[in-house]
Amino acid sequence: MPELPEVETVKRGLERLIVGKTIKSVDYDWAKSFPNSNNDVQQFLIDSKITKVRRRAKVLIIDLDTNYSLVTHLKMTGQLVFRGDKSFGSGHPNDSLVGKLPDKSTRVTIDFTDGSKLFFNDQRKFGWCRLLPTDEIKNLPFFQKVGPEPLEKEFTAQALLKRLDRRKNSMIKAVLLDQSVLAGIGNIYADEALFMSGIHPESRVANVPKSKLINLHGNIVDVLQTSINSGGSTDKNYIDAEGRKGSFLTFAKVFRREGLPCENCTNDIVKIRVAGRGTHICVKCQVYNEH
DNA sequence: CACTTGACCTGTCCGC
DNA sequence: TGCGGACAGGTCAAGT
Repeated sequence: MPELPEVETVKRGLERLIVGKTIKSVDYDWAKSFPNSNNDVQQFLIDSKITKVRRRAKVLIIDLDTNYSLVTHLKMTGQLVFRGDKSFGSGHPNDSLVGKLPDKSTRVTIDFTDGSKLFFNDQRKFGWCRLLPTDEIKNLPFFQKVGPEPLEKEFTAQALLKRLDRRKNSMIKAVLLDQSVLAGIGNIYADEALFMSGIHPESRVANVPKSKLINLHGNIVDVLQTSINSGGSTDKNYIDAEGRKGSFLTFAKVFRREGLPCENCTNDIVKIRVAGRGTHICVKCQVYNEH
């Protein structure tokens, strides 16, 4: 579920909602979701104060004043939902996908000293949340290899071309999904950016004209920014820190639009399978580049 | 090494 | 209605 725009939306919400709060207790029911020792939890989490919320790629980092951090990945179905003491237990915002919390999918509950709570829910249990020394985060294998942030200014068209060059024999969609090439793109925004650029997802990188790759760079930045502006994409599970859905999919041109007419040419959007993932394309507008 | 495929889980939807 | 199978937005490990 959550790709860069969704995690960024959650991050901005939590930044407003939990920075400065003190953790009173934590409750977790599934070892894989929160694989820390009780000793570490007691020593570095309980009674700690939240100093900062950050995002890198699709990973959300909550820094504590103990020089430890809660590092979380929402994977496919994870949610981080905040409830103030007034809303807790008494329902939810009008457009929320979740009701009373904790619910069946709640894996971790954090109680703050002011009575508010943060819930980590994850239906499919792929996600995780772990307590780590803040300065060790950068040593995690994922952070060692992860590529540039597409919304930072060092992500130029030249930078993208250079990173794509290492993977010139792969299908372009597989490369966009590879977090070591570029951080934060997932299935939704790969499909959208390739459609916007007129590139067939099965094209090998080496066969796509340079001019199209330069367009692709701009379209990646545009689609991610547009999605952040609409609070991300809610397909099935995604909600932000206050339980709200995102509205980007109302602007999507191909994702989940199979059988509907392409807005450019009126041909039906079709769904195929690329790199093991459901992939949405317009076969007329997206050229399969082969020299 | 570059690249692709299967595994991790639960829930839902679709066809018989 | 019931049941089996395919599929779902991400990442690793293990395979070719």
